Amino acid sequence: MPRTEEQNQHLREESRARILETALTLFARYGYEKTSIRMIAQEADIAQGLLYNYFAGKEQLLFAIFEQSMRDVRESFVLADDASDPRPPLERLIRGSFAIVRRNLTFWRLSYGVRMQATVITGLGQSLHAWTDTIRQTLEGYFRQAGVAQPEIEAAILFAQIDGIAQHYVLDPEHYPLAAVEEALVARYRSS
Amino acid sequence: MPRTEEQNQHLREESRARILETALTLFARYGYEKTSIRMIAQEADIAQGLLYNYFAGKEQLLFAIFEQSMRDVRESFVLADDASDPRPPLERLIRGSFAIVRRNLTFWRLSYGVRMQATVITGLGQSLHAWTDTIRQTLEGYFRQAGVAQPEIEAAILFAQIDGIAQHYVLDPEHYPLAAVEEALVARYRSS
Amino acid sequence: MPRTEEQNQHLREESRARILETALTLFARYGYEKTSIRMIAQEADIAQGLLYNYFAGKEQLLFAIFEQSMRDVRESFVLADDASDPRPPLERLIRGSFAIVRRNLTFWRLSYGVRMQATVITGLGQSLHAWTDTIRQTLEGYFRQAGVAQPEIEAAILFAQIDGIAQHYVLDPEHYPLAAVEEALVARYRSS
Amino acid sequence: MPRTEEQNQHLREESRARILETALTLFARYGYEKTSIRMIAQEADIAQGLLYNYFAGKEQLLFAIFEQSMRDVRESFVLADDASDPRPPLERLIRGSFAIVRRNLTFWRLSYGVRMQATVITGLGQSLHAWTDTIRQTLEGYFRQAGVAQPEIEAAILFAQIDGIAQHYVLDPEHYPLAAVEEALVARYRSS
DNA sequence: CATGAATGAGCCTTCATTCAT
DNA sequence: GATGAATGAAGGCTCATTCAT
Repeated sequence: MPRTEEQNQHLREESRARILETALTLFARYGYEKTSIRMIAQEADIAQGLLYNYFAGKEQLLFAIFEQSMRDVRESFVLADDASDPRPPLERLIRGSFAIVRRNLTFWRLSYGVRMQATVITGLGQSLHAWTDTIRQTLEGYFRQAGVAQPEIEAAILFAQIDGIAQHYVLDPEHYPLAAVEEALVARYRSS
Repeated sequence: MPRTEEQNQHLREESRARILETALTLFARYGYEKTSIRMIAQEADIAQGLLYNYFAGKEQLLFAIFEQSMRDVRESFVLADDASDPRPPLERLIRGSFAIVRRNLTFWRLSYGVRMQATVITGLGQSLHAWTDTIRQTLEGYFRQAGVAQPEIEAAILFAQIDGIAQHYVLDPEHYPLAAVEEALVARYRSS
Repeated sequence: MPRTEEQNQHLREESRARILETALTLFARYGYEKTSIRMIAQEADIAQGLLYNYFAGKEQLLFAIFEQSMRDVRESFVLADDASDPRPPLERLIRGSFAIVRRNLTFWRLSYGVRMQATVITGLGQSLHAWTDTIRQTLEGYFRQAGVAQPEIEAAILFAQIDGIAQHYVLDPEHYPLAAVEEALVARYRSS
Repeated sequence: MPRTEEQNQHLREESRARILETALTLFARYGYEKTSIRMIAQEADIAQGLLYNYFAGKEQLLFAIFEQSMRDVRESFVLADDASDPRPPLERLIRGSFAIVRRNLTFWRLSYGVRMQATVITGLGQSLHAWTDTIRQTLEGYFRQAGVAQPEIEAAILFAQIDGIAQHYVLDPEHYPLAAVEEALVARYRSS
């Protein structure tokens, strides 16, 4: 007897999710180019051909990973942000950012590894730009509200600061003193 | 009669330089993996085989680019540093960093594009680590002299700050307000 | 629906066998080094890449040919030997050897063409040595039983004799008087 | 002042001889295909291009080696043969053959390594055939004089015997009991 | 005569993708 | 939806050969 529509849907979701997760792991570990479809299929325990039922190609798979992770991050931000947290918003944002990086280390490693590649810039430029712009604008809003002289520049600086720290952390998570850096950064922005 | 030693040396230097330059450009534009030896040879207007008279392989070519560029950067730093500049050392260092990035935009794009790749980490990890460590320690020295509480953490923060800004700038040099950001950053560290 | 396991196995065996056979023919005709993967694929009417689904590389392909042919030869020997043949064992062995060479002319041409190549000596040295040693020891056993003075030397001589004849025959099968040579050799060893 | 014609001639001979010798050594050690022109030039301490002043190409170099070695062997034979040696001619021939193999181990290794290659058969077939035929006919002459029934077949057998032994010896000169085999073979043919 | 930089065809191999079932 | 055998373009690299000097 054939599966119900619902069951099929469920199977699809499951397979898709497994492929995405496996690909993320391998992309992050070996790099996008060095990871072959065969490796992904093997690790995900599916046939190579099946992958193409879910994604149009290797590149689309990468984009799908980004889209999903970007959605996750956005959700994390929302959750972290509108909590009735008594701490000042900038502090919440800084701490939230690092929490996200800590939690999604794998994705961030992949992200920093490919975000300068032409492929990614061509294929994801739009969404990526929109994404970072949102963040920058959020920051700018804070600074504007706080009456800072050059809110745009201040936002650029803080954004770069967070990004730079995140990247150094991702490069060597074992030794990077993220906690201390986070405290120092928060302290600096609290005083201002 | 064979060419003189001098003529040969000239030919060799010319070819080597042309290959290095072309490769840097293409690696930076398309990424290391997406750039094929064929592309480089075509763009440099030489035969594919010639490349292997100068570099043992694609990877060695990449490393040679790094070595040369790192040497350039070091020289720039030295030149920028021991000038009898009346400005405070931290300011000189910050301004010097951005000047170098501005001048070697292409190399930095390549560098940020590959520094998370296994190839690079394996093959250049040592020199790269030594390089960044020198910078970090220089910064730490400044802060220590200035009597800052946590010089190590402060150094990490400033380093990440510069690195983050440089990277955002490299991602979109046309629109990034590097000048203003630089001023703001300098101002912040001058006051401290 | 995917192919059944049986269908797949059939496909695989067919392809593998076709590659092996084609490669043997071409290796024997043009030599191992002069035969390219392209040639094999073309002659076997398959895509180049397929070959690598069955053999790890060109060298492994050569080894696989040897393994299969050596197995064939061993089987031939066993079949030829334990027959209730009234003829003396040495005669049976001599005749059997030439029968095998006649039957597997192509393989022997390949074998004589590559057995001095480093690749083969490195990769097959063990099995090859074991193989020839078995033959030599079999011969030695015969001579020892027959009470010959220097069984070891006699075995070496007969082995070289058979090998030399086979090789001359393989070099020019059309004209070499193998039948007459075989009779003369048998006659000589019968009398002794 | 320009070199005299004679000096030039001398230099040419010297260079040519060095190339031939180096090539023989390397061809024998690594095989014809695996030995590159570059290796030969390097080992002979000359420029790659120079080789083409003496030989039309790699194949012609191989052929030249064969021709020279074949000439050497012929001379050795003549020297060995017309000595006023009291031993019977067949014995002298057998001993002479092995002496030549022992003395020119390198050439024989090369020879046995390439004599089945299409290239060699095509390019040297004529001379090679003529060469071996001479040997065979010499042998046949001995047997005919001795009143043997089938001199042609006997010659083929002895030729194959010597060739087979030589080849086994060349394959493993350290361990092969050539001396004992030689004695046994001589003894066998002396009695007859 | 001699040099060695330069050429470019060809090699083995990998891998994203297709397709018959 | 799922399988995996098959495809073929493209990759990095080698090497015999040419040629300007």
